Formats: sequence, structure tokens, C-alpha cells
Amino acid sequence: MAEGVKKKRSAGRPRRLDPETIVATARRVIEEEGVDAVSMRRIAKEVGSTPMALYHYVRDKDELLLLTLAGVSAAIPRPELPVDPRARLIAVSAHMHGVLGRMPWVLKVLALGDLTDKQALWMAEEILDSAMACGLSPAQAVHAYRTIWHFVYGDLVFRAAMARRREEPERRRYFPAMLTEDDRAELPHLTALAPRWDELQEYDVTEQLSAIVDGLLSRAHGAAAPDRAEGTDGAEGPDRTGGTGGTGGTGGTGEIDAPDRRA
Amino acid sequence: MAEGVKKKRSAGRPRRLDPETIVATARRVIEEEGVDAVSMRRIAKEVGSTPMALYHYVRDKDELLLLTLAGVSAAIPRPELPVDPRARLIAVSAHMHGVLGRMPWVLKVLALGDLTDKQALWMAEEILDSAMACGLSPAQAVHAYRTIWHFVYGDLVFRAAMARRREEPERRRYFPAMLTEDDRAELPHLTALAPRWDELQEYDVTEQLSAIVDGLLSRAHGAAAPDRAEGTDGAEGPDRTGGTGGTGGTGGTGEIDAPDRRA
DNA sequence: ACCTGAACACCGTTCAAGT
DNA sequence: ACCTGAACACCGTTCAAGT
Repeated sequence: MAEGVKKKRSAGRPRRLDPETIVATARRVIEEEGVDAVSMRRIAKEVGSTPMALYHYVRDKDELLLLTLAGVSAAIPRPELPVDPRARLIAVSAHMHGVLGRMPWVLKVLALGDLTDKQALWMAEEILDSAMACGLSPAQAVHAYRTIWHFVYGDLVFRAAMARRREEPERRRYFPAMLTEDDRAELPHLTALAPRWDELQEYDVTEQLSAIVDGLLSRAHGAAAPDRAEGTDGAEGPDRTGGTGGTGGTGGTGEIDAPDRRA
Repeated sequence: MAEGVKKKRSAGRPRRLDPETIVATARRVIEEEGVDAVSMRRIAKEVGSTPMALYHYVRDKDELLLLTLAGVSAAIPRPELPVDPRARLIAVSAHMHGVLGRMPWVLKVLALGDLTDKQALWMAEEILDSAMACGLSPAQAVHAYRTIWHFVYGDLVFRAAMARRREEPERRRYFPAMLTEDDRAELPHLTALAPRWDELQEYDVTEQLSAIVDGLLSRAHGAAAPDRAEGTDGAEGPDRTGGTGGTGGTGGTGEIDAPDRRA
């Protein structure tokens, strides 16, 4: 609204449109009216241009949506995390859930791909780091990361669906309501729990996350890769094979069987 | 295509349209061309009618989509399940994952609500039953059900996204690819694992499910609600209160406090 | 290089009529 | 009760021009 000053144009080039304004406008529209309110035509009108002009800056609508993601997490303060790796794992996961819960539109866009915002990657890094500090192998840590992320994502989707349904005037006959006495024989638990379903359903995400984490960590030294419990050596140190990747092996497998970046 | 015979019309009423054909047509279109191919206009054309005629049978497009769900699971054979409750819990969850993985369109529609197909409820029932047989309280069992479902859902969404991305001609710069050497200091694990990310990412769902289940079950007699450890009474056998639900108590713990309006 | 206008092939849904 | 037609207010994207 009250911006007034337009971006300084570098001397003689009067480029009337620029990618930043386009993306910023799209983000504003999304935040104000939801993802579905975004259309090429709408954004074009909003920036005082024509739909086709946008196609000089983005390949298609999906790309525009993906671009709105970049930078959103920069605004979010990075929380203090516990040092204990298990607690840290849970805390980061809960943080991820909390942040996304407050910006539900991000979910819809994320389904188009995966993490696309560099500013958000510290969460994945932190999860990998604490998982490995708890004794998981790199592969197990990646799996743990995905399992946690999938749960968080699924939880948020259905949380949103539930909220939507709550404010729907005439509720459709969804799950618990569709059960009748006749179903008691086939579905005894469901029928019995149906009246209290909505309230029973509510849980504390952190509790569930902590259960999931426990399950994932229980695989630590088990089965395949025992990799000596160096868990607690959690020293940072960005050294990682020294220089600019001169070591042919990309330092990669250094990660696989010895995340040993000591200080 | 080659159907020829139209549904028998009950004598004199020449209702040209009926809900069953509408829904069946929608389902066919979805299966052949995906959810996005469904439009009121398209379905109308397909059944030889006009868009507005459909509105006499469904409230709106969402309702039509939801209706296509009903009955899909009837076609899927119910698998044999292990008797051991923990194994059963995992098996049902994996079955759910497998079935939905083969009908990805169902996912999109499910996000509109929750389970809507009565024929699919046996899975929820089975999860509740085995969770409680493992010692979880009814509330914990419901939470376990949701946690599992959220994970399964999230996993499938990103599995689909990955598949889509794989067959995209020019891959966009998604997560692992966007990392450079400069990020190594901030994101050491991620940078190190990036080259192998796609392969590391792949996991066996059943393994992850089994870890999750372990975590959830570890809460059995723990912390807050000890509710007399009736856990191991898991009298398996499919008998479940014997006959047609005549025993008011529905077996179990009487499910909370016995909502027992018996037959 | 950057932008416009017209056009193509669509949408969901409302409203006023028809039988 | 069941169905139609026209209309409203939209879509994403292609194509051929303009400057």
C-alpha cells in the first residue's frame, strides 16, 4: 500500500517490470487470500502489466509459486536448541511443525517439490546432525529426516483439513458420523470411539514426535551399521577435508562411514 | 466405449441421468487421466448431458470427487494379517501404504476430508485393535492411528512428487542440487551427502513404519495413563466378542466407559 | 530484450426458463 | 422433478506483433 518509492532503476534502462516485484506481489496475494487467489492474470494486474509479461521472468505458474517460497524462512528467528541430541532432534522437528503451521500456504507449494528455500536447510542439517550424534548412520539419519518430515507434513495437511471442516456450515458426513449401530459388529472399536472421535483425535505433536524419534533412534547400533558410538563428540568445525573439494572423492563417503569433522 | 446396454430404467420414469453413472464416469476419467481432468463440463459431456444437470445429483465438484472414493476399496482384497498384534499393526499400515501407492489420485481427494469410504474402515479398526492389544489406551491408539496415517500420507505425497520430478525433462534446481561448496561451512552434512542424496533418500517404508510403531508402543504402560495393564489380553482370533456384536461391552476395555446401547 | 493484444481452449457456478 | 441455455467471471498459455 503506502510504499511510494519505487526501486531505483540503474540509469537508462527503464525495465518496467522486475522479478522481485512479481514474486513479492505473488507472496502478498498468497498471504492475504491464499494460494488459490494467485493467477498469472491477477498478479499481472496487480503489478500493472499484462499476463504475458510475466512469462519473461518465470517459466510458468508453478515456478512463480516456488519462487515465493524463497526467503520466507529468513524472517523466522532461529530458535535456541537443546544440546542433548535427542532433545534437539525433537525440538527442531517441533519447530518445523510450528513454523509451517503458521504459514499453511507453504504446504501447498511444498507439495510441488521439496525444500526449496536455502534459509530453511539448517533444519535438515540440524536433524541430520543430531540423528547422527545419537548414533544413526548417515543413511539412517537421512531416512529419519524424511520420516519426520513426512509425518509433520501429513499432520499439517489434516490439521488444515480439520480446521476447514470445522468452519463449514453444513458438515458433510465424514468418517465418524457415518457409522451406525449396524457397524458395531464389524467395527467395534471405531463405533465405540466414534462419539468421542473429534476430541480423542487431538494430540500433542511433540509427544508423537518424541515417540517417533524414539522408534527411529532405537535402530541406532542395531542391524547393519554399528559405526562406533562417537555420538557425543558433537564438535562443529567446518574443516571437512580441508580445501575446495580438491580431494577427488568429494569427501562424500567420509560422511558415510565416519562423520568425523573434529574441531 | 463398448458398453451398449444401458442401465435398466424402472418402468415409466425415463430419468436420463442417475448418480451412479455420473460418479462412475468421474472415476473412470480420474483413473485414465488424473484428478485434474475431471470437470463438471467434461463429465457432463461424457454422460451426454449438460453441466448443470449434474448439480441435481451433487452439491458441487468437491462432493462429486468425494463420491468417487466410495467403493474403491471394495475391489481390493483384504490381506491375511499376522496374529501378533505388533506385526499386525505394521502389516495393516504397510498395506494401507501399498494400496494408496497404487491409486495416487485417491490421495488428492482424501486431502479434502478424511476416510470417507466405509469399505476402508476395517484398516482403522484393525490398527486400533492391534494397538490396544499391545497395551495402548484407546486415546493412545487413536493417536497412534493418526500418527501412522499422517506418515503414510506424507510419504506418498513426496513419493509422487519425486516420481513427477524424475520424468520432468529439465529438472529444476531443487534441494540437493542447489548446494555449493560455499555452503559446506554452514551445512556440512547436507553438503557432504548431497551427491548421494537421491539414493540415500530411498528407504523401505515397512522399516520406517516398524520404527514408528516401536516408538508409539513404547508409550504403552508408561507415563500418564497407566489404565490397568490389560495389554496382553489380546485374545487374538478373529472372534472379537464372538457373534454379531451381541455383547454390549465390545470386548476390549469396554471402550472408555461402555456406550452400550446394545441391540 | 521486453512487452502487448488477441485468441484458444478451457473453468465452476448462478439464474431464468423450459417440460 | 428434472433438465437446458445463456451468461458471469474467471483460468494458463501460445502466437504474432510491436517498440
